[in-house]
Amino acid sequence: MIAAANKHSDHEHPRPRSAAVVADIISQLSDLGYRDTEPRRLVISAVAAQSNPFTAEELCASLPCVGRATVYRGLRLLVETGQACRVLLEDHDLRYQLSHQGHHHHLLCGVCGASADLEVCHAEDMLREAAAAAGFRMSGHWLEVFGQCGECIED
Amino acid sequence: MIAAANKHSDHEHPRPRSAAVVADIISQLSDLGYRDTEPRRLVISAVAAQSNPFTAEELCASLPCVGRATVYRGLRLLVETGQACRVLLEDHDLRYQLSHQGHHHHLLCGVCGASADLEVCHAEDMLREAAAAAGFRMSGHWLEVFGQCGECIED
DNA sequence: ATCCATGCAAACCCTTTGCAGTCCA
DNA sequence: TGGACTGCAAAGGGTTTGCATGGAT
Repeated sequence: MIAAANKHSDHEHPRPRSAAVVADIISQLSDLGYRDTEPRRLVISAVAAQSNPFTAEELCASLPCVGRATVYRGLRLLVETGQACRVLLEDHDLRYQLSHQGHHHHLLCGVCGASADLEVCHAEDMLREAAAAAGFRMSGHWLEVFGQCGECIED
Repeated sequence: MIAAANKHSDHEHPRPRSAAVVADIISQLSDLGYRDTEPRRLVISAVAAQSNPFTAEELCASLPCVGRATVYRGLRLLVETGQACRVLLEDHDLRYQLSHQGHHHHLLCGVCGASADLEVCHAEDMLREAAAAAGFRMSGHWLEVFGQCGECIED
């Protein structure tokens, strides 16, 4: 019923080489007809280099040579093509991170900002049933879980 | 495990008299030390008159005689005191509505905009367990369910 | 040679804030 | 009467857009 989650923070598992991730994304975008440009690559590299959910503004700051609009456009492109996902913090702060799988939810640490994927296998079925009980046909949902990660609990 | 929901749309159940709702809220705010003013009353009345989740802007438009800042301040006060809650639509459109109970979630119709309370009794426990499995201590969560309400499915 | 992508700046939207005047309690 | 509340307008932040230039295919 409940599955563990794999932590994304770089404390434990080094992620796949960033360059490979970037190349893969560029390739997928190319298949969709999007061009391979220098600024785009820089944006994607910067996204891939982040370990925790980040804001568009932070990304802009880390990419002084790329126009703000390009960063936002790149981010939107990644979200639209499913390469990245939006993460909404408790205070409605909107952040982004690479998608590590299809549809999933996030565990967000309010202390260090780390995120982990939350896998609640039957959550969707349960929500669908509850919606049906109210006469609704569920088409989607948004779920974020806030708290403290293991490391921050210890400290 | 799964409970039905009570629809808030005014199509079926007429809500308790708006005036009574307003008086009750004013009274509760008064207990908290907030003053009973004309603009505040107008804002609360307008909120109570809404059947579906509404935006702050819509509320402003329906209250041409009340300053925009006052509307926003009133809305914030209602949320902070638990009288109203925020509802986040799929496109990140932020809306508000009266709270009909303590902590709960919403079923939101993307067609007509109606909302209903979603009651998934064990959802919180399940999320807490899933979080614990990942080493997280859950302190809160955000959940919205999108879809179509019964009436819009028929049409 | 296309026409997509970029950069800049301005525009935009939504919300909050500063401040002087107003009005409950 | 004092402090909370209001209204206006201006500031704020976060994101998008218009447009001319530049670059990938």
